[in-house]
Amino acid sequence: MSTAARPESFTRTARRAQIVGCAIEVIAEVGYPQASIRKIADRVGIAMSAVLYHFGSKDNLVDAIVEHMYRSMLAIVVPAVDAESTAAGKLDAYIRSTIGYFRTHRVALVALTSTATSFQPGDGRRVEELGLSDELAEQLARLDPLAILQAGQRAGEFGEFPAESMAIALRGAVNAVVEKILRDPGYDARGYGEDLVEIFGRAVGGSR
Amino acid sequence: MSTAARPESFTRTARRAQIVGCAIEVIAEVGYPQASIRKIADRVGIAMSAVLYHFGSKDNLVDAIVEHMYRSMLAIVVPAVDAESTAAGKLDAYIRSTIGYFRTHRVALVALTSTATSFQPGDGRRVEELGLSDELAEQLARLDPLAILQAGQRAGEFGEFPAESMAIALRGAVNAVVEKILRDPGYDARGYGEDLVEIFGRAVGGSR
Amino acid sequence: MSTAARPESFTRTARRAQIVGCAIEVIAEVGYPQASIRKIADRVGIAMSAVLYHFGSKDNLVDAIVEHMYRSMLAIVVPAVDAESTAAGKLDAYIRSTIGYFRTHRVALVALTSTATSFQPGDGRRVEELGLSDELAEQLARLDPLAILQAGQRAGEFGEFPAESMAIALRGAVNAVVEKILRDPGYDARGYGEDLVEIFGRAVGGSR
Amino acid sequence: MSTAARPESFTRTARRAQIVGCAIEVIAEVGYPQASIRKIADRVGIAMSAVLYHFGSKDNLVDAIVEHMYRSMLAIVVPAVDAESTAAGKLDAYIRSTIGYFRTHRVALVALTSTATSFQPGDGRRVEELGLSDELAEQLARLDPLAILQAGQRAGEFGEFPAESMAIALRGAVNAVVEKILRDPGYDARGYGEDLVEIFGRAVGGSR
DNA sequence: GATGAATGAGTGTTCATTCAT
DNA sequence: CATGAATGAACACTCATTCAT
Repeated sequence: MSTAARPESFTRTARRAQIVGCAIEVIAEVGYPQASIRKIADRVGIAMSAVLYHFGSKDNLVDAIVEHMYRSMLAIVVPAVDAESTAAGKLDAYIRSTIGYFRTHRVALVALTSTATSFQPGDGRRVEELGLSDELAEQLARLDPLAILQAGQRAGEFGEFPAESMAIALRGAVNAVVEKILRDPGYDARGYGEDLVEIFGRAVGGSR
Repeated sequence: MSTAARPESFTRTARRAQIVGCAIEVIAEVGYPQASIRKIADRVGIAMSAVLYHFGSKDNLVDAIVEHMYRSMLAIVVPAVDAESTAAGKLDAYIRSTIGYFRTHRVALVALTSTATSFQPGDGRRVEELGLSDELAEQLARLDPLAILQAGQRAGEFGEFPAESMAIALRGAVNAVVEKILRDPGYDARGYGEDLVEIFGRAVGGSR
Repeated sequence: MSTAARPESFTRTARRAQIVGCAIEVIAEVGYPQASIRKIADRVGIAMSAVLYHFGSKDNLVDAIVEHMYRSMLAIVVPAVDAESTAAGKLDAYIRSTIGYFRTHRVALVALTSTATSFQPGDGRRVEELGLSDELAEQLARLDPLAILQAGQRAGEFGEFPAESMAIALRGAVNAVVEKILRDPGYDARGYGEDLVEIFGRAVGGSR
Repeated sequence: MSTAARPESFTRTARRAQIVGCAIEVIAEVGYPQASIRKIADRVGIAMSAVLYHFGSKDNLVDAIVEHMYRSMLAIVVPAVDAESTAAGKLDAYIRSTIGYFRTHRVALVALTSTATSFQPGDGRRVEELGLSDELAEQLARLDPLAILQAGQRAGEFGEFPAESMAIALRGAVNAVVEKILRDPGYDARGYGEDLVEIFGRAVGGSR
């Protein structure tokens, strides 16, 4: 009677996932401000009030969406970085896996971008704090390349450079591909990734 | 006859500029989706319908806003780049003046960011094409560092590297400071600019 | 057969009483219009649909609430009046016991007031007719002081006065304390009751 | 061009008055909770959004309604009371004019009753404080018979009695006629008023 | 005996736009 | 040159009710 996973939970979870998925699609297509609950419900094929039944409010739905997108990104990048043992390996893995995620998740990307810059929550919270449980926030910190750069410098693997600025530049350079991908779906993002590996591999100097 | 060539009286021009200025402020404060014509008109101190009298529609107002912001950026970056004669000088000038513009135009920056990602025009046009006369588009092309990089390579000033990828990475690294500035108004953007000059100066290799 | 005469199991009756009690609390706290079935169910700790399972509709629930409150009032006032043998005694008992009920049932009072003036049943019935079985209506008639006044006049206990108007005035004066109690929980309602006994004792004139 | 009464003001004021009037009718008919802005607008014959254009929110509309009703009551009762010079005269005038107002303003009465007990404003304000400018609140204080009773006692016109309780009882007795009127439109409220004049005339004792 | 899922009607409110003046 | 009035469409959200389980 009280097994860990109650059967009711499945229906609930599936519907929520379905709604989140459709919401991401709709946001990607028409932009967050135009992505009304009604349009999202229409895409799922249920009544608008059913969406609110499951999430209570649009803010909560956005929470779920943001969490979903962060988790899907984490699921790709973190294992890739962890699989490497050297700082240089981790750096390359960070660049390749992040851009890989961007390549394979165009829709989610558009949605996240639009949501992040348009969303204004009812309470005073920032977008970055939405739907971020402590556990999730902790994992997200691992996506910051600054840690990798500093570890590489401490280990003597990398040369000398302003680590913080380098991290910001790196993130900017990596994220810049999003805009390119969105504008030109045929863009060779993988090639850009390899170029970045080369460029930043040299910039951090180091072993060789 | 009277529509095509309007006398462009002084009052008219002044009012339009005043409205655009207030609109930028309002968008920066509450975000584009919440920036209604009424709020903008309230800030100017005129009736809501007066705004539409001057611009015809909200889309046209957005056109004017985007154009205004691009022009103000051009007015700073283009002369700075043109003042230099070498490719290396132009590259440094591009980085420093762009980041300089970001530092001194926080409000416009917030507004542009919010507008760009939230705005969905009535017709099918993209945001990037809004309010861009041919003459303006031509000038904007000069903001792309790709031209500088290629010129430097042709002149033998720079070494060998994938110019297109380098340009994208550079733009991404430069633009990354916006996010930083917006989140932390006290951030040392100028220092970051100098770091970028160093990092990318090395990356393009060359003269040294 | 099974609808008309339900077994009225203990569980059933207890649950209904529990729901009515919670509904009264919720109505008193947030007002009838804001007292949704969901909020009532939340307070009981059961599902919203369980409330409807027990009462069929919100109108029926209101029926039960009104009946409950009338019965609790009858249980106090009727015995007190019946315990007196003279008209003067009954009059005093009516005043004192009614105000006594008001003093000790503030929450029920707020709820009844809010419900009575806000509720608009689906069918055309008036609020006063809700949940009033014939048997209950008959008993409620005994709460009208008019009968006491007329009996007193017939018995020569009271002097001459327009009995109907005096009854209305008396009910109004007694009920007026509700407003006072609700606004100022510390109000000395008992003292007001004694003053009323004095005032109306004189007004009906009579024996002395 | 700048005469005291601008012509625009007239249209505005007339529309607002029209809306308030219709709102009172609708509230009286279906009760405050069911009196939606849409129903009110339908009765006026304008779009729902036009109501909000004039009042901004439902709360503001309620403000205007309550103020309107209080003012119409003041306009009748205050002059009547002021016209008398003795406390006894003022007391009689208070009773007669208040009941007179009730007789001639049945609809407004139902509306006020329903609104007062159902309305829960967005902010924390009480119903009694809605739409009450200081000036209005000051005038409303003059509707409390307590002042008349106390003045009469000080002047030696009235005998001895608990003035506060007598005032509450008097208000209750006067207000009780509302319920009677609403239930039975043919009820002789004027006769009830005369009875009250007699009953309370004796109760305050005094001169004769 | 009770529940979770879902619904459709209805709520107050915001908005860009039109139009007579 | 500018305004106030008005509108209709859209929005997020609440609610009592239904129904299969």
